[in-house]
Amino acid sequence: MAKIEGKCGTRVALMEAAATLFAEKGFEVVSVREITTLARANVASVKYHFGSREGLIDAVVARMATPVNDERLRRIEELEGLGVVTVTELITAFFEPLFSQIQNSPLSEKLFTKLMGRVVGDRSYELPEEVMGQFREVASRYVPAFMEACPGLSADDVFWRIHFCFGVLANTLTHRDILKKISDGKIADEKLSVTLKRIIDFCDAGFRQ
Amino acid sequence: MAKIEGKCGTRVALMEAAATLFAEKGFEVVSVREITTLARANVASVKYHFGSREGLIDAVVARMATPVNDERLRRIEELEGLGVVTVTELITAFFEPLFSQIQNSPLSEKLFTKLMGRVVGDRSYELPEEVMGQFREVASRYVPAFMEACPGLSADDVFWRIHFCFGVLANTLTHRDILKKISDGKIADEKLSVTLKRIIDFCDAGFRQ
DNA sequence: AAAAGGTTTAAACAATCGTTTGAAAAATCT
DNA sequence: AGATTTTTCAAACGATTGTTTAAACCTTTT
Repeated sequence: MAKIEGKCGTRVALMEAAATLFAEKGFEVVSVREITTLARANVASVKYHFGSREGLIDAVVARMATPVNDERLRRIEELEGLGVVTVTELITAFFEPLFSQIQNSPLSEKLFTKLMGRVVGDRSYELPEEVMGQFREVASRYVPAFMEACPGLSADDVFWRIHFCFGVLANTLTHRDILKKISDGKIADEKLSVTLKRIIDFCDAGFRQ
Repeated sequence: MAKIEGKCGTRVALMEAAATLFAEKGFEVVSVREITTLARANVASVKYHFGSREGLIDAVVARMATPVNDERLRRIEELEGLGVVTVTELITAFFEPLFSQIQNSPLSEKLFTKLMGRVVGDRSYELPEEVMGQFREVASRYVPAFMEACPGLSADDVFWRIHFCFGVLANTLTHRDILKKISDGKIADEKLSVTLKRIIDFCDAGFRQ
């Protein structure tokens, strides 16, 4: 395994190694020793810096999710300051922060995309309470906005359609590379922004039906 | 843990116990001993009946996927015999077999739904080659049909939109109960057929845009 | 009833898991 | 410089992992 060099010591090296392995394999399948080996750190360093294996997972997940959720809140406030909001604008405001965060990551785009997909899609581990609170706050802002933007829809309809959008997002992020396999290489890689546009168009049409 | 009683011996009991636990926790997190305890069988019985832990997973997955994929093939042949095929018909033919299989299962609807979601969505384990072949065959039939039903779309467009439909499906199956949590109980349970209609409507609109 | 085959069993295998220890090393402060 | 705090380290902890063994058990066949 090649060493993942952290800019400021063991702590960062551990998080980057963990992020890499979590992205490749999923949170539950990666052992502490795998992480410390890749980070060229001692086994005990995980306990020292993060308290436990779970503490490390939580730290990695929080570092992924927090800037995204912050940006989501910022953008919906911006939107609501402008007056009437459309479904398309809401979906864009909800999805785009994920992708801008992906492009700012120290990890490769491919790895970061997968990891982000696992953060929003893998429920075999518990989300850290801090991140759960963020999601609750984001939901409490976006759900009413969606309902206002779709006056004809019941609360059930809106919740379900948001849930579907989440499904598209999570699955696409985690399995973006699977298309090449399924299509026997006929479908080439494309820029992330192009894929994002595909997702937004699909969800937008699905939401408005 | 309550015993899962199989109708014809240890082999079936093992598969049902495994299916239950896989649904609840995911394939990678369940140990052989958990399974044998729930099935009231000996640890070694897994090796005897399935060769290994992976053999048991493969058997469970194949038993889930095979009837669904068979039914998918049957239904697209039926459709193509009738002449022109619409996107809506294709999506319905692709999704409905999953749900009819869910309703025929010995497991509770809730558990079976989750497990089915993991079969199509969890890629932290390798699908058995047998099932992979089934998926390839299904794809080789449905993709051209979708392209014919959408003359204006490129192959890329069709593949991506199918991928999105898969995302909606997998996420909805696995996390159907999460809506109640997110909505603070405001969104009640509903019949599976109602949810299926929601999914089909959403994917149909997304596909046709 | 004896033999054969299929199935179940308790016990142990080596390997790995997350965690902990206490001392050595490095960095910081007085 | 010495004292103090922070960080790293090898080694071992008990627990659990999937797998294997060989004897016991049960059912079927001869």
